[in-house]
Amino acid sequence: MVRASQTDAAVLGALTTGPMSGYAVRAAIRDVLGHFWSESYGQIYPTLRSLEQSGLVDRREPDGAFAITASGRERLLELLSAPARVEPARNGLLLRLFFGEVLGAPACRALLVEARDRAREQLDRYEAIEAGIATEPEHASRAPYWRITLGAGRHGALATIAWAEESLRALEEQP
Amino acid sequence: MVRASQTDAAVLGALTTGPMSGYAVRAAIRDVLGHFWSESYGQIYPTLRSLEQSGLVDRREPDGAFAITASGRERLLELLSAPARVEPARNGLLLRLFFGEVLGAPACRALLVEARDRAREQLDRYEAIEAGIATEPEHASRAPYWRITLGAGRHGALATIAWAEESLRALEEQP
DNA sequence: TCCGTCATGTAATATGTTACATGATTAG
DNA sequence: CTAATCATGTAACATATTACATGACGGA
Repeated sequence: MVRASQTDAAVLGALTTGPMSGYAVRAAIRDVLGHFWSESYGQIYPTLRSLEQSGLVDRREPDGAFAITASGRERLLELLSAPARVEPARNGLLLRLFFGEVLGAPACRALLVEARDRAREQLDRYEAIEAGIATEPEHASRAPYWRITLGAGRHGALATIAWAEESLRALEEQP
Repeated sequence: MVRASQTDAAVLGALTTGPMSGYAVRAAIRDVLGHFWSESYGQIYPTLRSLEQSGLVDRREPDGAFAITASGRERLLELLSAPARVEPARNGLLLRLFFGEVLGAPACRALLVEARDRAREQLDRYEAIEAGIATEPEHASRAPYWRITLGAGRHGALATIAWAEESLRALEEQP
């Protein structure tokens, strides 16, 4: 395997919904995969070019839109089957809280409140999206998987809210 | 602000527990901050040198151990007070599950089982560490903050377990 | 003596973002 | 007409990992 790029997988995956421009690929990744994935232009255009050179993607004639080829679909399956790259753990919020004695209790409380409120907003968003999926019967076979990723967001947000509230209570009992 | 590096913060933070070698800084970050932070040698040694040149760290005479200076402590507070850098979202597991129709239901089930089992193991580890904190009275003033970061791990692991089980049940109902 | 760990470091490589340039097309 | 959006792209920069080199030191 030359390069097991998850960026390749995200771009090829986006193209399984139909041919589109690089600009639209970026918009799809931002709007559809946004809560668990991101790519910048600086990645997407070079990736599309390299996919085209490998014959995994070609450009539709009239409008120049990128379309996934049959071998592109094979490659996507191969990439999705490969083990996920382990991202190095890097949680700036927890880093700050771990050194909370240095940072001070009031600043830590503010961080927790902010994290809780952001999680509440996300929760609302996930529930709105979930309601929207039911109204799109044309994607019935994909909907269960979309619900699974939304479920991850929902459970994660709920966990963040519960954790932040528990931690705020614990800090109350300190001076 | 020249550079609001979270790596600087992690290294300076590690040194607040006492002077140590670069090797030991790396071990401390791996063993103590491991569940939410990581740094490699390739980052730590250059960082220590640049911190030394800025007078935020100096080398203790007999053994050459790195020690945080008074201005290093100021700088740490400044770094911890800065907003956390938003890491680009990149969850390889969710990327695979989102395109679960391409990947196939059996492979998705396997991913979910693996995620659930890993979360269970982590949960055990967090609980063991939490039990250990109580037995170290010399760090009483830091213990509440350590418990907060452990709580994040515990809630996150519980959320992952609940999500994976819910998702596995949902996939059962599909063909 | 030999192995494992401690210790310091660097070069090559990978990855990715940001900011900018450029121009077409479309909506108001 | 003009502003916004669509569209393609790149150069500079930032960040980080991996793999390797080097050597000391202590214990079996």
